[in-house]
Amino acid sequence: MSRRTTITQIAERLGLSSSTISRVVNGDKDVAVATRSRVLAEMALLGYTPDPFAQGLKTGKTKTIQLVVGEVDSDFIPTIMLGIEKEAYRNGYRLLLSSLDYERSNVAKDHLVAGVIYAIDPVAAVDVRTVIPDPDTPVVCVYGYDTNNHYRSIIPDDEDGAFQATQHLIAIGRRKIVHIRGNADWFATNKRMAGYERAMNAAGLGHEIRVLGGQHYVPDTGYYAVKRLITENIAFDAVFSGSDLIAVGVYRAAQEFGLEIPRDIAVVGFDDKEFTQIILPSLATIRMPLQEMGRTACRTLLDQLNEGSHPGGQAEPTLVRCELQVRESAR
Amino acid sequence: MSRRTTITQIAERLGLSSSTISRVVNGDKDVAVATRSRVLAEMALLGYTPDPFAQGLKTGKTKTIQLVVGEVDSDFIPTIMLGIEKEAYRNGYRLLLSSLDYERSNVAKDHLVAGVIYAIDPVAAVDVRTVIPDPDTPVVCVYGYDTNNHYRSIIPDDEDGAFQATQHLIAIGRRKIVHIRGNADWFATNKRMAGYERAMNAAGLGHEIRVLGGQHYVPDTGYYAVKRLITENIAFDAVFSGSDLIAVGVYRAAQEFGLEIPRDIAVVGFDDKEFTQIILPSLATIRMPLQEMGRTACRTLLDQLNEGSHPGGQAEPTLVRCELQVRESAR
DNA sequence: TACCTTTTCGGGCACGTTCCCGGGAACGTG
DNA sequence: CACGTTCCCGGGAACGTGCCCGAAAAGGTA
Repeated sequence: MSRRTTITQIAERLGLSSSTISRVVNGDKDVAVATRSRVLAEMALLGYTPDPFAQGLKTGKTKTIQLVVGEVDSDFIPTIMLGIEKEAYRNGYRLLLSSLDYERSNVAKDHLVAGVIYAIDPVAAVDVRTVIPDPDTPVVCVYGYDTNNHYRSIIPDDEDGAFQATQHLIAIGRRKIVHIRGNADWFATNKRMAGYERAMNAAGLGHEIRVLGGQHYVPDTGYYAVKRLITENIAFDAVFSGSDLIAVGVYRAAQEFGLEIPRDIAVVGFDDKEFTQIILPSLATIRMPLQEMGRTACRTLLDQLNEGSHPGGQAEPTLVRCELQVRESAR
Repeated sequence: MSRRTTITQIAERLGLSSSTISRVVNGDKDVAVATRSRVLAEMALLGYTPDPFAQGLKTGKTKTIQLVVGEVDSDFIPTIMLGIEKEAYRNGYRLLLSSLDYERSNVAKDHLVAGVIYAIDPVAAVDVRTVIPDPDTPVVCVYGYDTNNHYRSIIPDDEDGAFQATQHLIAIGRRKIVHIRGNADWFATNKRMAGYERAMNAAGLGHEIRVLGGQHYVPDTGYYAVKRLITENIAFDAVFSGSDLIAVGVYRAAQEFGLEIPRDIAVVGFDDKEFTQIILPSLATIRMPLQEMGRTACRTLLDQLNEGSHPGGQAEPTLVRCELQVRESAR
């Protein structure tokens, strides 16, 4: 248990006082250039780094930000975390990881943190204020959002993504485009439908708007929607799926009824999951900029920390642009 | 910035000294039962939790364990993390997240931690000792392992998994089973091949052993291996793929050359990635118990912390059993 | 009662850092 | 030369906790 090098050790070796060392550590200007360089050299020599415990105890501040996730291995969370992590460490902040469950049970509340980032699935919409211990610690949500907009949140622009998807289908010559949506109690479902309708209307295809589904985001939802279209003899030449998983159901129904993708029906999904490039034909989809979302979430928090300004009051969620991935299923 | 309740506040309110409060916090026996309960009640009333900074500063110990990952969003890491996280918080430990890159650049080395868990991909085999700052902080590796077994590590039993896969193919009546392996510079590749050969020999099929591939763990490896078998007119009725991704290539080749899965060739993969249940036919595969691996890794570290005994010297990696997932491609 | 042992508790220092305050040297200005 | 101002630097207290040491109280025995 070799003791770490301390500020006083450096002071003694250089015949200075600990105050001076502290000043150069904190970048105070009240120190002569000559001594500063001497201290810096000695610090580098002994490999000194300030003890975060002593610092935290004295200042009441800390360079640790708490990252609360719903479930670490949930679909898109890890990539978001990657973005957060890069930005945090680039600015000298550490990351304390905890899950929502344990957070609710007060286990980790004892640790002093500079701020909190909530990276949670939008499904489990949560009133963040009930979980945060101190009402004025800066909080930023990403992917999921605070139900009453009390904190800043970074979420994907689902509406625009859906607009892009539909617009692309129109651009490749499709007209009878149906939308198969997921369950409506998830707010993104309605955003995506709105984007679809806006694109259809903008192209003068308002009369072709047709929305099916409304069940869970699983293949079956897509399968039964397509099956119904066929049995009811409704003509269609493209599907915009609320998710990649729903699109898988579309694939299965298409195969069963002898429809060829993309010749008979073009398909665009949403999420850009890994399997979209593995299934045949590869699935065109909408990619959420997950890593960038994490990055800006962390950036937003850091800004709040530096300014010390709590935004206060209501704050509209920041939307980040999604991007269409053109693949075989829609070209 | 409302100050947290401190040990001295409780002392004053109860007319005791801070030492007494400290004793009941740490569970010392040198305190009367009556006063102990009074203190505990007051602690619960004020919602007191000891300041980890003061504790860490004084004792040099901490209830934080550092979790170093290669890349957070790497294939199986998040699920492993989930297991680690559950076990850690269940025992009152916090998790400090950092990535290998930043660890190498010394950014996070300043924080005092009780121990370190390396959750890294086996691909990037790393000499952990070069990264650990203090030579006697307890370290446990999971999934990836320490190149010279200086630290304990928890890894999947690739050899047994491959044995199970091959054995299953034999059990459903296949005889001419080929193995398509990934790149050999990854040690698991050889383990899996060994398991395959052991199963073949055990069934008296040693003369049927045939190993192809040897390139990267991508679909193309599987595709070209099957293509070669067919063009060279070599008969086979089953494939054990080194990974699910390789199996995807087998699927593509099978489709191209009019082979039906599983009628003409049965296929078993390795990894149990999400898409195995999405592609048609669903892919039989070997599942690694990721969450449990994380759990036992954390458990192992905690044991070392409690015993205070550094295992020292060499330590064979702990193998955890993988499990066959029977699906349409092999039944 | 006198004396010893055990139980229970308080005083005070230390951990490494930050920060306020004050003192002295150096530098200018009249 | 005397003065004020700026520039550097040291002294010392404090943050909240753990722990050693000693003292007082309680209990027990002759």
